[in-house]
Amino acid sequence: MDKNNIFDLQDFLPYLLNQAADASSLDFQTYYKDRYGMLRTEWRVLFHLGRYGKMTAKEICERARIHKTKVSRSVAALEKKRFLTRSELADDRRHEELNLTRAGQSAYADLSKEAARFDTDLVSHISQADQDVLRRCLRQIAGL
Amino acid sequence: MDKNNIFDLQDFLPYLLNQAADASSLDFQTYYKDRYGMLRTEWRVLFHLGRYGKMTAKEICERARIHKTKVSRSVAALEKKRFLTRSELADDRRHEELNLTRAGQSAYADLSKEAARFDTDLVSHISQADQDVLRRCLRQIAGL
DNA sequence: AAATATTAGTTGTTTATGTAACTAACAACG
DNA sequence: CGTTGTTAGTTACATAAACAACTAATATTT
Repeated sequence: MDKNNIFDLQDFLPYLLNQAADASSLDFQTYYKDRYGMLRTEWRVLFHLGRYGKMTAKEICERARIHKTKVSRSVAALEKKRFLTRSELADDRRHEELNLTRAGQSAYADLSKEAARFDTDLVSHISQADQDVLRRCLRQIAGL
Repeated sequence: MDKNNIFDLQDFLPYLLNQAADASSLDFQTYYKDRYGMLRTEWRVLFHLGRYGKMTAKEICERARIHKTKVSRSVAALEKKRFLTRSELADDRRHEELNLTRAGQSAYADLSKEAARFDTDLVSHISQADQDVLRRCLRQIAGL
């Protein structure tokens, strides 16, 4: 917002954030889509299971802040790709524990390696100090 | 990415950016949706016309980096709401100049005021220095 | 000028998302 | 117990987005 009180779109944080999010996601999105036929939510679910170990759909919803219908569909898709298996818990048959298969683990390993590479590229023109500020601000705004 | 080379999702910039973008857009989205029945692209198109004056759909596509089909449908929706009018240019009848109506200008004025308010709230817990770094980094990543 | 290529914008079709309604399993309360 | 409430997850329907194919106008080529 400049001195004359004219608000500029490029100063509007949600706009900037969305543009940056879109731009930063593009290449990686292409990677997991072309290579594994995965959608964004599927990649996130896979990531959570690979990184944090077996868990239920509910836990993924909470940790990743994804709506349960999206998780449900992603789990179904990942199961169809044979990247994970489900097993009902004996003590409460409403829950089902999700586990990555060998293939799922291998996809996770590949994708997280790629993700790290993309991440490095993204910030390669930004000083370490600025990166720290950036991530801190983003976490604050995201409420993480 | 920690010392053991285990990549964490919360360090992945595209993830952080998307989470922050979603979180930051939510309230404002509700505002223009409830108040004017507008979608995100419609708000952006309206904003461009209000802020930068009359232009063609093509110019909006380029400035806002929105695909022409989305712009086309948004323009149609805004026209239906009587927020803008179109007029073919005499020298090239493929172009049509888009102009906000009185009602469109008034919606723009209200929305940009609200946007400024939301923006202020968003960064209220972030120091001015950090805000500067944040916006600069975001522009860099967005390629703006 | 006729044929071809570009450009601005629209429409149609497929795919993904959001919301609400649903099922099945369990919990709590009378 | 049995009614009511809650929870995990799925399904159905409505809405929005992505992509390709299209129309109409102009530019370019021969």
